[in-house]
Amino acid sequence: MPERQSSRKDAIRNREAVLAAADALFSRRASPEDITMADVAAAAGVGKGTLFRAFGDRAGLLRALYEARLEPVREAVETGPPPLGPGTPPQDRVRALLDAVLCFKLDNGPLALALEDSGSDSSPYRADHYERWHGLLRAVLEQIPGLTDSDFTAHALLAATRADLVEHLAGERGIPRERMREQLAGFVAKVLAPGPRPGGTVDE
Amino acid sequence: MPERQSSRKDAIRNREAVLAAADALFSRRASPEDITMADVAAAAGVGKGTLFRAFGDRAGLLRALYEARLEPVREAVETGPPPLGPGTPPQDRVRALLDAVLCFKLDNGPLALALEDSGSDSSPYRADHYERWHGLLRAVLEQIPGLTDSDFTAHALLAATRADLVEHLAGERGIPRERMREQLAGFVAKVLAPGPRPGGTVDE
DNA sequence: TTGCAAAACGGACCCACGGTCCATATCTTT
DNA sequence: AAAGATATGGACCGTGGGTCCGTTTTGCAA
Repeated sequence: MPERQSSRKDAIRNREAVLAAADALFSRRASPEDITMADVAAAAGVGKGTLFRAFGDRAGLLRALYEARLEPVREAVETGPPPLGPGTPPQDRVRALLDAVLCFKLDNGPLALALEDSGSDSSPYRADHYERWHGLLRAVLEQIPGLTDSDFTAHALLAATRADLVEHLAGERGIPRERMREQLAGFVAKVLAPGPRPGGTVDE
Repeated sequence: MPERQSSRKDAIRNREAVLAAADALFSRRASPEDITMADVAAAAGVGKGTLFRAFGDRAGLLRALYEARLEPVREAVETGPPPLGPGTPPQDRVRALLDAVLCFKLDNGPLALALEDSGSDSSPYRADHYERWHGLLRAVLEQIPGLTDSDFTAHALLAATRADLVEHLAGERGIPRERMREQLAGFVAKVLAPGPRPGGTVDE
């Protein structure tokens, strides 16, 4: 696990430089997979060795970037005002949470994409940012009376905000941001609506 | 587009051989990304050149395999008896459709996985087997009165059956097949249930 | 049959990219 | 200031997808 902090100032400076350079590269629209590690290193004015020592591997860099961009959202969720923060009625919070995820993916398309299929061996489901979202969502869902299978439901709802789906709808299909938010909100509403009898009706 | 049929018998024989070998390799559980093209060629007793001439590239091979395995399902859907085939009440058919997709992914885990992140440049959403499922699902959803946004809903429902999610739940988390089918069925039911007021209640 | 062009074969080869190595440079500490 | 510790960077490596091309097979026709 080659990711512990160093106290040497050059190391710190370089780490920042890499992060900044990568951030810039991933914002400058381009399919994420043709940004190579060498590109990032060059853009940061740093050798590849440095880059890899600082972040371990490609996934590590992506993760670090992602966490950094996610930070404000995380804070808004954990200690912010309603409807995102705690102390919001569950239904509304679920809606707000998913809306926030959607907006985040809309704003950080290429990066989110890159992270999700950084796959190599790891499914996106092992990433701990996913586990955080899922855990929180599940917990909130659990407070809604009459809703069973919160665990699965949380996964299914999050699946509707997968980066590649969002990218496809926004990019290929040209669906505008607000429209997509409405559609997702509508979908979430349906899932949360107190249906007649949720479980049981499986015929086989 | 190097994928048209050849009439020469050696070409045909080899194509079959490759398909069979690949099928075997992808069934013999192993993460799909450590089955290389060279492996497939070797297993089929064929040179790499042959393999690539027959299928164009890795994605092409995967696609061909996938379509082949999907064939029976497709047939059951298009011309089979209820609840999968046509002439089924929309609600039931949607449920059956998604159940079929789920089962397919459960049965063909590694292959589906491999195909979905064969990404390179293409999102899974550009694949035409996806478009088929989505188109059909949307059409069926459209027949359900009071259901808006069928297009998005179809995407969202299919997202709940993404190969990596299914793999994660079945593998990592050890959720048994039947349980997962129930959960998905429950989820679908919620989405289809005639909620109080489907649209509109977006507070922001 | 045999002759011959068209088509397919296969495996050596190429190259891009993630990742490692290590001689050298930079820091920190006393 | 000297030494031990730590970081640097770019040459280098392995892997795997994809290509090339001299050789072989096939199918048609004479």
